[in-house]
Amino acid sequence: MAQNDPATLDSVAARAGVSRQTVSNVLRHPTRVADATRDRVLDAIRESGYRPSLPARQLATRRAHAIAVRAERQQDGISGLVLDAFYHGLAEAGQHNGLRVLLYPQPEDEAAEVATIDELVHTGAADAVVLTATSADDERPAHLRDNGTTFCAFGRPWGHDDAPHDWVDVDGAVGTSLAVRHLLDSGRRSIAYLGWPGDGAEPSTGSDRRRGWLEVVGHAALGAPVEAHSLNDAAAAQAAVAELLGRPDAPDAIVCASDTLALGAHRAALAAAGAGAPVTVVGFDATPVAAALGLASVAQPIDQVAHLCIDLLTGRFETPDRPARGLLVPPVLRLPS
Amino acid sequence: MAQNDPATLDSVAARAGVSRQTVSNVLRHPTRVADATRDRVLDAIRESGYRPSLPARQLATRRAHAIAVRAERQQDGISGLVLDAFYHGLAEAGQHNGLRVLLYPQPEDEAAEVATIDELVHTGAADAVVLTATSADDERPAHLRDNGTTFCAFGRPWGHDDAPHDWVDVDGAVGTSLAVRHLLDSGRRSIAYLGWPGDGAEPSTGSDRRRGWLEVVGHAALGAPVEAHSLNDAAAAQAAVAELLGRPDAPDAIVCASDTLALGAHRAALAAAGAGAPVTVVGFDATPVAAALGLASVAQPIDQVAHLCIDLLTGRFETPDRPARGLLVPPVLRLPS
DNA sequence: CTCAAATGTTTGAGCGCTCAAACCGTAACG
DNA sequence: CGTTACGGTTTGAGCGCTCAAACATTTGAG
Repeated sequence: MAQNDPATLDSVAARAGVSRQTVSNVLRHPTRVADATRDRVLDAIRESGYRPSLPARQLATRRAHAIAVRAERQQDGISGLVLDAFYHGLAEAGQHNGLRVLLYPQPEDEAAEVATIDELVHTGAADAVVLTATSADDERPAHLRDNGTTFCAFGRPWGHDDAPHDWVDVDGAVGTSLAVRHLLDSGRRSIAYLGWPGDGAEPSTGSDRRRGWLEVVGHAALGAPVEAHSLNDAAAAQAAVAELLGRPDAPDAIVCASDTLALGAHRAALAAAGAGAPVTVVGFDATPVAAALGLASVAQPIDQVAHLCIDLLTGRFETPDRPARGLLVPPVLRLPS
Repeated sequence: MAQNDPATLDSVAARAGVSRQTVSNVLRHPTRVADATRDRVLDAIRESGYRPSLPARQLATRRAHAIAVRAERQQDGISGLVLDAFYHGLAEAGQHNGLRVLLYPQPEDEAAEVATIDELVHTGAADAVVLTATSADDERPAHLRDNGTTFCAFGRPWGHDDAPHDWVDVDGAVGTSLAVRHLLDSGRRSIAYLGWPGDGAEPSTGSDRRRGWLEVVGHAALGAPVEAHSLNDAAAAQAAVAELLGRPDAPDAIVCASDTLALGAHRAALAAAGAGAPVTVVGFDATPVAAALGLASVAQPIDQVAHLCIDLLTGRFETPDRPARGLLVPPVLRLPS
C-alpha cells in the first residue's frame, strides 16, 4: 500500500498523470476538477496511502487549524468532571471542523497565561483560544482583545456586558429555577438556597444561580426566602446547613450552587434526619457524586457548550469582523435514577 | 516593538547584519556562534519581537514536537478527576521538553482509535501518543507497534509481560497494602476487601489491588480473609457491603478498589452503624469524594506518571532503538484531613 | 468562421525554516 | 612561507503545500 517514502502531492500527481495543483484541488476544491480526473486522482491517493502534510499546509496557509485550551491545574474538586467533558466536546467538535485541540498547562497567573497564549498564537501553533473559568475580574479577555487574539470564552463576561468578545455560558438562573420548580412540584413548601459567599452582590456565577432560585421562590410566595452561604467545601457546607436546619424556619428542601455544597447539605440533612421531616437536596453540575448520593442535580450541557464555542470560533475565522456574540444555553435538571 | 509583518529568520538576520543560518544557530546551537555575534543577534530578535514559526520548523525537521492523548468520552464517573490531573501533568512536562499536547476525541472503538492515531502521526500533527486506560485485551499497543508508532502507555501491559513497549503505571498492590497497614496500625483486626468482579483471576488493575490487600492481610494472620465484589457503582457496592456486614464474620474495616466502591461501602457502613462497631472504609484514587466523606484513600501520583511518560517518550525520540522500559511508581495513602 | 467566455489544468513563486556543504579568514605546524 | 586545521559564517537546496496567474481546451454566441 504505502510506499517507502511517504507519498506527497507530487508523487501522487505523477502517479495519476496530473499536476501537483490538481491533486491539491481534488482535496480542497473538488468542484474545480473534472469528474474523470478526480476519480483518477482519488485512486492514486488511495493506492499510495497519501496523507497531506499538516505542517506544509500550515506554512502555506498561515493557519494552524488548531485551538488551544488550558489544562487546569489540580482542581478544587468535585466538578473536575465537567472539564473532562468539555475537553472531549472540544476535541470532537474540533475534529468535525478540521480543528485540533492543543492543551497548555495553566500558568502561574493571568499575565503569564496571556503570554503563553500569545506564544502559541504567534508561533503558529494555534489560531485561537478557548478561555475557561472566566470571572468578573478576569484580565485575560481584555488583554487578548488588545493582542488581536481570536478567542471564545466559556463563561459570561461578568460585569462587562459590553465586552466585545464571543462567549458561551450556561444559564445558571434557569438551572436553579428548574430545581425549585421540581421541588415545588414534589410538594416541598420551604425551599432554601445554599450558595457561596458574596452571592448577592456582584454579577457572578453564584449570584446568577441564586437569582434563579429567588425568582421562583419569591413568585410562589411561600414566606421569607431562607438562605445560607459557605465556601465550596463539603465540611463548611455541612456546618452551614446544620445551623440552617436548627432554625425555627428550617426548610424542607435546599437548592445548592454546586454538588460540593450539596454533598455537605446532604450530610447535614442526614444527621438531622431524626428531628423533623426529611430535607431534599438538589445539587449543581450533576457530577457522579450527586448521582451516587441519589440527589437531583442541575446538569450543564457541556458538550453543547463546547460545540458552540467551536461554532463561534469557526464563524469568526470566516468573518473576522462580525460583531461579538454571546450564547446562553439552558441546563437541565437531572433526577436521580 | 513588533513590525508590521511578523519577523522571520531573514528579517532578523538583515537587522543583525548576519545570515539567516546564523540566527537559526543562535537559537538552536548557541555554541556554534561567536559571543559578540550572538549578542547582536539576540538584540535583533528582541527588538523585532521575532517568534520562530513552528510549522516551518516542523516542515523542515519532519518533527511535530507534539504528542497526542485521548480526550475521554463521558466518564463513568468519580475518577474523572484523575484524567484532568494527567492532562495537566502532560502539558506541563511537555512544555519543559518542547512538546505540545494534542487532544483527540475518543473514537468508537479501538480500531478506530488506532486509525485516528495513525492519521495524527502521518499527517505530522503528532510524533507520538500516550495511551490511557489500557486493559488486558487492549488491541491498541500491538497495532501501534506494528505501525511503527511511538507511544507510551499509562497502564501496564496486563498479561503481556513481554510487550515491548514503554509504559508507566501505579503500583496498585503497594497502594492497598499501605491501606491495610494503616488500618492495622489503627487497631483494626478484620480487614475486608471490596473489589470488582473477576478480581481474582486474570492480571488486571483489580487483581493487582486485591493482591496488595491479600498479602498483608494474609501475613498478619487474622483469620480467613473476607472479601466482596461489585460493579463500579455506588449502589451495587452498598448492597454488597450491606450483605458483608450482616455476616457473622463481618469486618471492622474495608479496603476498596475505587472511591466509587468506597462511597457505597461508606453508606452501607453508616446504615449498619447502629449494630456493632463502626467500620472504617478506605478508598482508591483519592478523589474529592473520598475527601468529602472523610475517608482515607490511596492517591496515585498522577503528575509523576505524566512526567515519566514524557521522559520515556523524549528518551525514545533520541534513541529510537533502546529497549522498551516499564516504570512502576508507588502511590501514597492520603488520610482525611 | 471568428472571437470571447467558460471550464479545466499547469506553472511559478513563496510560506519560514533546517540541513549539508562550501566558504573564509586566522592560527598552528612543519 | 606553504600547508593543514579549525572556529565561525554563508550559501544552496529543499521540506510539502497553496496561492495567483498563466495556459490550454472546449463551447456558444455573433
